[in-house]
Amino acid sequence: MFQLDMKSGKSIYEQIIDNIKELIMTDVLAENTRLPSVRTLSRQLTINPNTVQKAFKELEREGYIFTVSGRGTFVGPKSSIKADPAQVKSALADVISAFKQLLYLGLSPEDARDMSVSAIDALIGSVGKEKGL
Amino acid sequence: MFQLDMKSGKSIYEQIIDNIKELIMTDVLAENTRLPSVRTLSRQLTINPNTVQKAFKELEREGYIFTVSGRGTFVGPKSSIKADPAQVKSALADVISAFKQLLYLGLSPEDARDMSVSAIDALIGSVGKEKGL
Amino acid sequence: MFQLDMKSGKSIYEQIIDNIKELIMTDVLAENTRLPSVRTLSRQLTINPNTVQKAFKELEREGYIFTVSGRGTFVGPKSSIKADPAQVKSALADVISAFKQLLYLGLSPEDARDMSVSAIDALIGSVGKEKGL
Amino acid sequence: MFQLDMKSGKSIYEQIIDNIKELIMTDVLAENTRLPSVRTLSRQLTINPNTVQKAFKELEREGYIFTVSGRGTFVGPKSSIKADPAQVKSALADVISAFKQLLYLGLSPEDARDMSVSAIDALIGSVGKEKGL
DNA sequence: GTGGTCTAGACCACT
DNA sequence: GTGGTCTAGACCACA
Repeated sequence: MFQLDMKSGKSIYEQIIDNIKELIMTDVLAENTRLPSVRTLSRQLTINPNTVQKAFKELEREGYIFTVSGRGTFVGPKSSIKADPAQVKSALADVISAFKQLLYLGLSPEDARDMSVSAIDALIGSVGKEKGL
Repeated sequence: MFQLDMKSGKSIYEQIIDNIKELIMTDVLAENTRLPSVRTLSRQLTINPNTVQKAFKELEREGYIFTVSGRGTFVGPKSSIKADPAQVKSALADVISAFKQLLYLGLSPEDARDMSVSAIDALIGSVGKEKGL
Repeated sequence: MFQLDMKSGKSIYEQIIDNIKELIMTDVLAENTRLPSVRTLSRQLTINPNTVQKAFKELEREGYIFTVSGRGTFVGPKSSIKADPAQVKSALADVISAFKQLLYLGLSPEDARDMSVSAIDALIGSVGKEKGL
Repeated sequence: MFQLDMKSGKSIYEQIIDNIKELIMTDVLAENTRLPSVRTLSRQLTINPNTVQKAFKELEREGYIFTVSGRGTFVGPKSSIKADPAQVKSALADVISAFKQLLYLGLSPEDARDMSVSAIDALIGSVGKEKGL
């Protein structure tokens, strides 16, 4: 399904959430698709089941997936995703905060801007392609 | 000198680092300016001296400031800032990672892009103005 | 694992750094070996965990080890060691500075040179033997 | 007389001691030469007189200089320098310790040895020349 | 006064 | 259990 990067600094828990969000938002995992069980996924990633469980709980809370007791966990409708304005604000603040780091490293504002916009556009382009498949 | 935001998620020492980097990069703190002492700053921010110490050490490692034992801590020449290519790469990855969060919240790629670029341009504009004064 | 020398003049955390570097460079600690936890090592050496933490952080910054939060600290690949030319220059300056101290004590330059080279060769010989085993 | 390097990491106090020892051992300051007064030297170096005083006390304790009350401070006979075997041992240990740092940075033992011996020989050569003048 | 190091003990997120 | 951060208070060398 995906791979973890143990040395990335990000916690495993966040990596699972981000990876699954990405798979859902790019329609690789379509609505109502059944996700691997907590046990199966934890075995695949050779991590503790508790860690997977915690990530699934968070995804459910945010409306990305839903659970049917005894049947499994499924991808929810995109409409149910809770796009809290506060979360949008916070994510945008993170973009700016990361951008500032580029400036602090001594890059000119123009270089930093070009670099960032190019990277964003490359990302959007590739997502577009994936969706087209 | 600046204020801390206790609920920002960022750790205190990271906030100190970012704030001082910003003051240096915008020339509010000029080369050879003496920074407040570890004790003074910790009193102003009502935090523990060790926390300030940690931030100062990291800033010194990255070349923003230098220390003269028994005399104080001073703003270094901008040329000594260590702009490790790995750090640039990492900061750019953080921009992209934060941008992806916007997409995960359900925003269209176009909206997310516009929102981010606008915020970046607003930031660059304001920094430009500050330097111009 | 190793012993500390409380009267050596070197600070405790520097001794930890040097000892672990030595164990890694002589392959006593192989890549991916798990180091003792911060708490375990601090108990063994009867020092404060913060002091071990500080040493580990510095070793991580220099690329000798890497950390997986919640799992432990591990020996990194030797290729990731950051051999900053500035550090080489600084270490060489330290050799010369220590050598000058020998001259200041009244030794003839020839005696000081012989003494130093002999000690270096003895060191290289013993390291070679260890690696050969 | 000499210059201080505020950013060198070495304390001012040690720099004064090492500089004066060097001037004495290379016969730039001959026996019975009068040293600048504490006040004069502290003004020249723009540092606190206490710092110079402390350095002079240490030099006197090690037998490099002697004080005549009301007249000033003078270079002593080289024969009075206290070349404590313990100090020789300690200085040699510092040479080895600094040499090890070269190894820890990933240099081959041979490269590190060559580099160090060359630097030592260069130093001896230049000292020899100075003495010849 | 300054920064540098260390201890003792706490709380947190994550595995 | 693990590492990461923080507080409170101490002692040191140096200026």
